[in-house]
Amino acid sequence: MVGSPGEQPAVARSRQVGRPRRSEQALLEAAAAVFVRSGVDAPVREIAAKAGVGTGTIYRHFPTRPELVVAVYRHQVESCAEAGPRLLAESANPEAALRAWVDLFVDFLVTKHGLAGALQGDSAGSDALHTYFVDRLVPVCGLLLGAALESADTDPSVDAYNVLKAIGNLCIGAAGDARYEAAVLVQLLISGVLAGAAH
Amino acid sequence: MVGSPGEQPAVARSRQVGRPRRSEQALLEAAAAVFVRSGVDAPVREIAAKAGVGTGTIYRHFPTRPELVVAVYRHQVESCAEAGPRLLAESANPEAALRAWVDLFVDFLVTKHGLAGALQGDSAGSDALHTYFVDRLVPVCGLLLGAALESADTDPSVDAYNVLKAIGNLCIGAAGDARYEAAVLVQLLISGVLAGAAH
DNA sequence: TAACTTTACGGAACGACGTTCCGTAAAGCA
DNA sequence: TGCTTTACGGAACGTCGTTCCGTAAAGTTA
Repeated sequence: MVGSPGEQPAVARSRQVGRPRRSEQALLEAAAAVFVRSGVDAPVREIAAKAGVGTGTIYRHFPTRPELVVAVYRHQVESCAEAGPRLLAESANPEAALRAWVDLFVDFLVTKHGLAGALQGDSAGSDALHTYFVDRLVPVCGLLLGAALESADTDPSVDAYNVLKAIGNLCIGAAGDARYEAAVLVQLLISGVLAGAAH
Repeated sequence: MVGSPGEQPAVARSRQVGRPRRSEQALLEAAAAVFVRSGVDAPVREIAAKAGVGTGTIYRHFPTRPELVVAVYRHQVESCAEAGPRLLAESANPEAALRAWVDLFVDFLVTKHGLAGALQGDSAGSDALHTYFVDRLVPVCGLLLGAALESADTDPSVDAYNVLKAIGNLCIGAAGDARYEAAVLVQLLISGVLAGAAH
């Protein structure tokens, strides 16, 4: 290498030697399976065991636990985000679109045990999960919310970030508490938001 | 004692020998101070250190961490509970009473960093914190909610348990996120509940 | 006062967690 | 056939809640 003409930049040369990387896809599938069985808070060791892999391998692909969670649910978050504009176009009115989208989001959060709780992000500001959800979904929520508010001729009392975080919070602990009806409460919150009356 | 006439039941004889118990009050004050500085999630070791005590002593008085938290905030929960009927009597109308009480509760939860989050109770059904809050505050919430609904001539769409838990959830992560306005969101939820329209 | 008993004490120890680290062996290159 | 590079598994680390245990202080009895 020393004697060769240095055409190719050193940075482009990577992953040429050594074992092939275990496909991230296999890890993600194992993680998804464990999340279904044991919830999103399942230990990393359990995921590693399910994938037939050491914990180090998990961390080499996903440097931190939240990043693994993000990766597992990225597709579903994406499709939830994409559903927003579509619902707005297809629905009878903006409010119906907003309510349908919110139902979609709630169902997603409640189905994945513990996901809503994991959204908070620890004290540090660098929680990948929280950041990703906010970045991807706040604009969608804002689109639908803005349309619904305009259609209702109501001044906004809170912004899309607040609404999204509120929905996430309302879904915490919904699975595993049969008396708690997250979906209804979220719709009631939307009613309040569209009424524009914080009092 | 063996030769004495056995008037007093054996069960009444306790705490006669040995060191005096460290006053629980001192432990509670140390815990409260640490909770203010480091949040409700502060490690038990930190509380023990602040109280100048071993961790064992903490656990002898409060068998589990949530029970310590309950003990620390019992007074404030109590006064929040007592405020309910008083507000109902003093306010111009039931809705105003409900909204004032809810503000009280929200302020309480948001002020104590992490308390709202701790309310969830882990997967096991035996979380002292959750149980205590529910037992003490659901009836109060029910009283105010019932009066407000009746006054608004609205059919209830959710029960007091749902409303209380929803409020608790909405307050999660409120401290430490300046953009998130828990109090406003809670009032909007109340608006939706009193409107009786889950859609 | 001098044993003896009872009890709360402090802090080491345990198990579970997220995360980091390192010796090893497989895969490509010469 | 060796050498280099790399991902690998899993031991090790630091932190948490909780449990355990040897010790010493306080009360009781002689």
